Amino acid sequence: MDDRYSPREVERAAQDFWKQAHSFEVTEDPGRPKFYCLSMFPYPSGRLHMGHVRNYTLGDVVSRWRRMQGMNVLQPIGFDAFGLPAEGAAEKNGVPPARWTYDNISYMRDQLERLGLGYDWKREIATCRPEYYRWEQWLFTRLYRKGLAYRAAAPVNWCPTDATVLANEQVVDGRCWRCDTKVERREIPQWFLRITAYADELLAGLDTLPGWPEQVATMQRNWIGRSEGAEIRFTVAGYGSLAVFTTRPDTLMGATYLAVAAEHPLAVAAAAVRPAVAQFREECRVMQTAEAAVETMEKRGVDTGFRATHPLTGQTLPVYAANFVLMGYGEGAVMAVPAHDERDFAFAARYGLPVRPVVVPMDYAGDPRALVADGAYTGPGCLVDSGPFDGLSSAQAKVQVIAALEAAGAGTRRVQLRLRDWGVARQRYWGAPIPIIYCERCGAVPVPDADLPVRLPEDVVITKGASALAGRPDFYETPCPECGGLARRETDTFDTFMESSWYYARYCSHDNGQAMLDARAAYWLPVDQYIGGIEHAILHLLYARFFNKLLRDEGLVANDEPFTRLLTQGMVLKEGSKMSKSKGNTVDPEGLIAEYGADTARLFIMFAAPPEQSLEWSDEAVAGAHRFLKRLWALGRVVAGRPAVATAPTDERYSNLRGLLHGLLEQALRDYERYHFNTVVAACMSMVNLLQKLADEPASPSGDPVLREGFSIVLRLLAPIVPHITHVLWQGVGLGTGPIIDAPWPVADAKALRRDTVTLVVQVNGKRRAEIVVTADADRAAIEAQALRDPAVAKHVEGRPVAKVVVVPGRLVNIVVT
RNA sequence: GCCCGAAUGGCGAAACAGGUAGACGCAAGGGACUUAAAAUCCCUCGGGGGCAACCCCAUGCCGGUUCGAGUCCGGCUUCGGGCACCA
Repeated sequence: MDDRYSPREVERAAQDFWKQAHSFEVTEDPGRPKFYCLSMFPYPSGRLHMGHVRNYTLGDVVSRWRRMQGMNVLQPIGFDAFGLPAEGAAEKNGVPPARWTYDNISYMRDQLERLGLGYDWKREIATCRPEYYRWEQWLFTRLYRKGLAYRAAAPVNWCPTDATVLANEQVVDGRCWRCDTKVERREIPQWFLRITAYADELLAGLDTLPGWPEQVATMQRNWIGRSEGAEIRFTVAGYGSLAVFTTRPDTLMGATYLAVAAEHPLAVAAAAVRPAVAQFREECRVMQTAEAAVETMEKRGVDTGFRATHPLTGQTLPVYAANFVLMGYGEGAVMAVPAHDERDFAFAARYGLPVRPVVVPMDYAGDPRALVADGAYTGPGCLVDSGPFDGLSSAQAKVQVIAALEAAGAGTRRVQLRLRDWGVARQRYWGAPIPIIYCERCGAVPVPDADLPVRLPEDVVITKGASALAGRPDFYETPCPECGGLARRETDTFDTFMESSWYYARYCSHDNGQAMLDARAAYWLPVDQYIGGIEHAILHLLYARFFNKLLRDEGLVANDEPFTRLLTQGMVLKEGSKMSKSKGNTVDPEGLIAEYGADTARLFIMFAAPPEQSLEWSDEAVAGAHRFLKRLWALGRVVAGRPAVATAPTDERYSNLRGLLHGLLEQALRDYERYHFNTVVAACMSMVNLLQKLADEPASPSGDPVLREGFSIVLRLLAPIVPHITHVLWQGVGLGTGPIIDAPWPVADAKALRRDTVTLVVQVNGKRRAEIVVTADADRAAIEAQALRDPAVAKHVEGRPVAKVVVVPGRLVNIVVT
């Protein structure tokens, strides 16, 4: 052991040891409890950022901790290698996306290794490799045959100048980011996966995941948005039947107009005879697909001239075409009840349409008109001005209105989802090819297993945003697998969420060239702990849960849910905002490791905040973390110089000190269980502070065993967090026969924790007035008496009558006086 | 616009299950060591009053529940995440 702590040498020594011993390569071992710890794999953007460092340190800490507890731990890593930035980089630099991606992967792999992360590198996955995506293609052909994959028209953002589809990210203020042209909405045929068929199961499954943060489950529930309501059919003169869906059939009597989407057949029919409607439809083409854009835009509409008949009153209602009604939701048509819906209210105010209140709060006695004078009343209540439904509650009215509609043959009860089927096709080059061949005679034919994978040509030069595949006859010209005639391959590629939806399973069977998954997956799955950013709370995590069910129904996995426990980490901020190149507030992990070493980076990141919270970067605090490691090293040198005697402390001072150490140990063990790693580090710092005082004293047969035991505990508690320095100190001090990664996890000694007396806080009317020391076995009466006897307490009680005394054992006494 | 979170000293935070608010660290100030600096070590450190013992105020804002609220409930404000083609 050197005098000075040299992170460079320490980290090289530890990493060499793990590599030579193949410490993190694992196989299935039915004799030990397994633990599969997974961090969300990175997109290979070029370099790691602090968010990655945080994510992967968290995963590594959990993995190493479970390993020291004796579990068979799998911790794999890979790269989510398909995606838009590769095409952007290619366009800019003229480098093929494949080359750019593979270069980035090798650079980032090296960075991950230098962080000391205990990965089983044998299992590394890059999703852009045909060995990986062939199984995605294979599964897709099966889903197609089952009817779970289908083709339908769906809107995309279209730039008329570049003649390409734009991602939402590429639309800035409604214009193309490249050429500033106003983006249009265009319907094109797309591939979909029928996730809505699994909606009920995805919803129910959330209740089986106690290891997930409640907020994530709530977000997913709201995203699926299962709601019960009614489908109502209105008769429209000169058009036919117009169906709408509503969650508020109780407000049917308050409907004053109907609204349809601009793309609705009724609006198309109206446009043929009414120039104003044609004009409006034309204006609606200039619209984005992003929900946030649609929801915040100005709500506009136009009278189609059609008139609908109210199914229960026979009243005539105008039918508008409106930009806030979307063809993709429900029926593409709504009944508007301005009195009880904010959006309908605003629209009615703008176009001078009547507002008819029909629901008032239960105990409301005033004029219903006054209730909705300034805005809609959206709560439930009691029906008024609703003919036969007057006096019913909203809940009762929903049932009775539906019954009335059914009797009239004009409607029915229905469940509606907010969730839409998953559009998995992208009009892009750098993605997994969709394994479908279009034949004029045979239609859409899935590529036979023997012809898989459909390889993506990697030798392309990207010029503009358009998919390079559509311009490659050598790719798309192919014989039809059914009839042998000339056919054309699908040139769209898969959404990259496809690859990230099943990678967790493939790590288990990474080298199987004959099957997607095998028996090894049954051993490791489900993932015991999944860790990643909160920004993935809905899309990625919902798609992965869906895919797991698809895999299960294909007989490939046995579990219903892929991730038993989920940890959503907060973002890494600097000066209060997210680190980003555009803000120029990034901190490169590389420089940090060069200056202080990986252990300092890991320690700072674990200490600065609990995992779920955002983490504020601080260069000064990083230096502080480094100082702690230097102190730990110096302490280790003292311990190494003391004789390794194993006698129990006889002196009371030393047994008290040992009690304090075991108290901190108990706290640290509890905080590991809670994943409060910041307070684990705090407890370790306190232990080091105590041990340093002992180390400052001369060697003694009574103090040295406490010093040695305490240091051994601190090293093991810190080993998952700062694995390099603890590895070298463990060996240097000679604390065990094997490496620290295989050392037994420490346990608190109950004997050391036992106390003869306890300190209680005494409050008078909830204000802290004194502290008393009582024997550990003192009863309530004795505690009460002693508290009242205390002079500071007596002063505040002052002969006033004691109304009540609250005694919380081991904590406090509260004397309530009047 | 809709859904989900968060807010505690100069700063990052702690407070297990409603029970001493500010552990642990950073910064700052003072001191020791040194020819000097760096490094290291020691002391002070939420605000106000008091010589002191001690007292008052304080967990974004307004209310409520409770013997007792940073923690639970209702209403706001500000900031952040997501909104289906960024990953």
